[in-house]
Amino acid sequence: MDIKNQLKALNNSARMQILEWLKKPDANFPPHESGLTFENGVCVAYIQEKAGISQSTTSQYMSILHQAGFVLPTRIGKWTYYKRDEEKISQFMQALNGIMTISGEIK
Amino acid sequence: MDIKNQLKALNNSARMQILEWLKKPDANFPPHESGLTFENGVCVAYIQEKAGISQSTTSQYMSILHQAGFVLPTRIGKWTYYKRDEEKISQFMQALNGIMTISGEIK
DNA sequence: TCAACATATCGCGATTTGTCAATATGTTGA
DNA sequence: TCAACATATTGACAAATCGCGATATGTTGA
Repeated sequence: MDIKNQLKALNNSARMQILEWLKKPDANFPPHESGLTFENGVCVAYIQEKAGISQSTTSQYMSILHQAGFVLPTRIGKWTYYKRDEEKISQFMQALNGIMTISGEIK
Repeated sequence: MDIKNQLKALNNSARMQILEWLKKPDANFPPHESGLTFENGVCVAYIQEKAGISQSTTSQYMSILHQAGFVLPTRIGKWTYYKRDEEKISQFMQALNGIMTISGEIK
C-alpha cells in the first residue's frame, strides 16, 4: 500500500526476479504436478527451487511481496499459489512516476 | 547506472524527499546568498537544513544520489550545487517500468 | 600564507536486513 | 486419527545500512 514498503520489497534481487518470473509462469516453471494451470499463479516450492533459496526464506519473501501488494496468494489444499497483482503493480508504477518525474508521465 | 543501486538510493525517505524538493528549488529553498540562481541546483547547506539531518549525512546522501545518477553536482567556489538529472531519472523510470510491468508501458 | 568556511570522508555504535535451521500450522489420504 | 507433506513462523547470527561526530580537503578573502 505505501510506496516506502513497496520500494523496500523491490530492494532485493531475489524478490525482483521472482516478480519477473511470475510474468510468464509457463515459460519459467514446470507444470504443476497436481495438473493445475497457472491461473492462480505458481506454488512456493517451484519458486524456491528456481530462486535457489531456502524454504523459509522463500515463504518470507513471498509474504513481503504480498504485503507490498505485488502478489496475490491462493491456498488450494496444502499448496499456496502466488500470482502477480497487475493492477497494484501498475498503480505502484504510476505513483512512483508521479513522485519521481516532473511531469508525472513517462516520456 | 545499475537499477539495483538506484532502487537502493530511493530506499530512504530523506533521499526521496530531496529529489522531490529539487523538482522546484525556488518553491522549496530560499535564494542563494551568493545571488546565484538555481540553474545549477541547490547548495548542500540548504538541503541539509531543510532535511534536518547532519552535514555529514547530507553530503553522503547527495553522493549516493549522484552515484545513482539522479543528481548532478556542480562545484562553484567553496559551494557544491546539486540538481536533478532529468534524463537519467527518466531512463530509470523507463527501465523499472520494463522490468515491473508486463507490457513495459504505463497504462 | 592563513583563518574561516563549505563540503567530503572516516570511523563508529545502533538499527535493519539477509538468510538459514528448527519448529509450528494446516491439509490430505490412508 | 495419524503420517506425510507444503507452507508459515520463530530465533539466531552475519552482513549491510543509518546517521552521527570528528576530521580531512579544498576554496576564498584578508
